[in-house]
Amino acid sequence: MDQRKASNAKRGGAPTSADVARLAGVSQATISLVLNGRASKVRISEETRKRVISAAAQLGYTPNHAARSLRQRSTKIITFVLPTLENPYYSDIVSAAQIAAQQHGYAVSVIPARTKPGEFHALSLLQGAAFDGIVVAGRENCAAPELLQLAARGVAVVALQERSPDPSIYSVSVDLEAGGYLATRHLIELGHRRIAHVMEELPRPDTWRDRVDGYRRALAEAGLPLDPSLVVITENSMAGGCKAIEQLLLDRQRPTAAFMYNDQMAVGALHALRTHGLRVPDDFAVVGFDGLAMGQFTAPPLTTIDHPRRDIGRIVIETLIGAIEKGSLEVKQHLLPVKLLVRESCGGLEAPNQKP
Amino acid sequence: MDQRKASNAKRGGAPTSADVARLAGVSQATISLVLNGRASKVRISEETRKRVISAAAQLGYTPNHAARSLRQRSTKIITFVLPTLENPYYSDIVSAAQIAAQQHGYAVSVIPARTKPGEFHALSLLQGAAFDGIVVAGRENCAAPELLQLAARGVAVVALQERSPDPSIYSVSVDLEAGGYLATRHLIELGHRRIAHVMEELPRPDTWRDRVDGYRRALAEAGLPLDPSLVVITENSMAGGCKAIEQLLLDRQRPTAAFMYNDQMAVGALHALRTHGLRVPDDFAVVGFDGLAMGQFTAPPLTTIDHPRRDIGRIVIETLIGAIEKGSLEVKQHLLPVKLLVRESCGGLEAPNQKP
DNA sequence: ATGAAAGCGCTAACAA
DNA sequence: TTGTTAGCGCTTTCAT
Repeated sequence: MDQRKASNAKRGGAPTSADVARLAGVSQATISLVLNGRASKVRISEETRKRVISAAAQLGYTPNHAARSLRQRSTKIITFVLPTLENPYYSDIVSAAQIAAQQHGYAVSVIPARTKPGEFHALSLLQGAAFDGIVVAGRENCAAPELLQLAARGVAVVALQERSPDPSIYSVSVDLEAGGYLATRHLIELGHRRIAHVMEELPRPDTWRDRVDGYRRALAEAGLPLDPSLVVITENSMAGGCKAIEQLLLDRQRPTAAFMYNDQMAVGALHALRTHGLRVPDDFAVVGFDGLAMGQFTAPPLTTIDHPRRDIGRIVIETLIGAIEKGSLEVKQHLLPVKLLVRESCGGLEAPNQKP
Repeated sequence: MDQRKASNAKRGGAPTSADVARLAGVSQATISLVLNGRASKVRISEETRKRVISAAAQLGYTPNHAARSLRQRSTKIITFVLPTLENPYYSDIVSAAQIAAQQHGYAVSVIPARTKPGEFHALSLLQGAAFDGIVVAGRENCAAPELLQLAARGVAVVALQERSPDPSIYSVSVDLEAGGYLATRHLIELGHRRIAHVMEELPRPDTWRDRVDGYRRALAEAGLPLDPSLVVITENSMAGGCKAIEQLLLDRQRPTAAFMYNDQMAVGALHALRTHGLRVPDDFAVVGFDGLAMGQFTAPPLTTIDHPRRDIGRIVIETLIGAIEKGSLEVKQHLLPVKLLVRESCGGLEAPNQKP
């Protein structure tokens, strides 16, 4: 009776490396060596190698993730902590990240966590070292103090669109200020003088330049006054954009254009304008922000500020893996450029009224 | 020198239960008992309990996920394997699932995996027992043969919108056939006679009743012929919907209405119609499928078939956790009802032309 | 070229 | 009431 332990596979669970070892007539160590590709470089005869491979295949063996992670102190998983899956904005970022991560042997997952201030959802997982790296998006999530602690413990963390005061948290962002400037300047060039900006509530106005700062800069540059009643704060959703525009239309001195915080809000804006009988762009112009695919199919198609989302995804992963494997990186902050994507919601396509 | 091992915390990693034990002057086992709430019921004096709690807090201790999973043979994570994050369809499902899961002590994650036939992305994670339960969506993903193997190894798996031939895979679906019927009958009641159906390519036509079967039934019930040239297959995206409609408009015997596979395609359809100068619903009616929030903001707002997405999320989790904890469940298949959501893309709101 | 053995951090019997 | 001990499944020296 040499069979000291019952085969795990027999017990209904997944086969273990011990099961494979038994079947192949070798030791567990050999299984590990062969299956991790260290066989050729180090030692292990071709014959045993084949025997191991075939035994593993026969049992359908896959290494247990928890055991491997425990032993190697690394899970080879990078996770995105996203505020919502409702906005397809992150879709391309995550796809690009997945492709990049895969090339380095990492998997990527997503944890939806709409953090209310003070609570951070999937926290125990993050703190429990279930991931080698994490990408945090959303203002509330990025502001969570726990991130610092995570970084201190050696988890690589990058914040999307948020610059952390602490250098242990990397950041990959898009130049929001430039985007706001581009959008607003576009409207000014098209002859608009009363331009509204509809935005989400921003908790910390001085920390970080956002769209609204570019909006101000463009206005100032053109010698236009900044009318506070033209800057409206609303909930970040299509419905929010819709409500904000309705409010603006009530004004006795209506604006003739609006620069919206993002494409979702812009869709709401378009809807509100349509509902109130205003033609876009003839009666009112709208610029979005993000460059979602959806913008091609709105009525009319949306002029917007396009983000290099695939680049964001790729750079996030390169940063994270660099940090995980090298420990620390030179460049902590990435700032990516945006560009104006002219479609039809502002006019200016056929008869452009460009700056000289 | 009693300090046999260096504290892990000192080494820059996360503190371990041994670190907490040392600080509190108790054994590791006590830490485990206290922190898992077994202290009160079982034993452990109030005084040690407090000491442990405070030591843990002081170090910022969180149990290592890999170690705990390895020991308990359970990760307490349920993951969704989704084909894409582009379609916000899954957003509500995942949110509802997360809430339900949390009540049972499980976390939920998402793995984006657009499986091409023959390859299954995050497979090694799934097979490596990194998750206690998995929810698979998307035709290709659900068709992966590896799912059976997973189920055989004791991972609970539910397929969304796909019935597996194997009873070890649970399913939670929406009544697509009824949806197709409702959508088509609505158009018929509104007086349409030539009604198109734009759909995604369906690999296995006989396995499972889909929208197109309901479309056929409604047509047959009304004594209308099924014209094969009115059923067009296209890519599942806004652009696909757009192209399909353009193709239909070329027909010498144009349809006057289209039932679209989902809301995303319907958005593309609306765009194509607008581009070609057709008014919706006066010249052409459109029905969508899914009930996305976006449908409220299209031009015109989209009449669609609404899915009980939050119920889906909740039931998926109840099924999964039932399966994980009880082993096996009575009811393997859930079929949820849909309902017609009348907005404006078919007319029929002011002057309804209802069936008697 | 391969095996034996230790140990990652945790929990659960079993002792004391 | 608390400590000791034995693994969970894997990788990795170190022997052989």
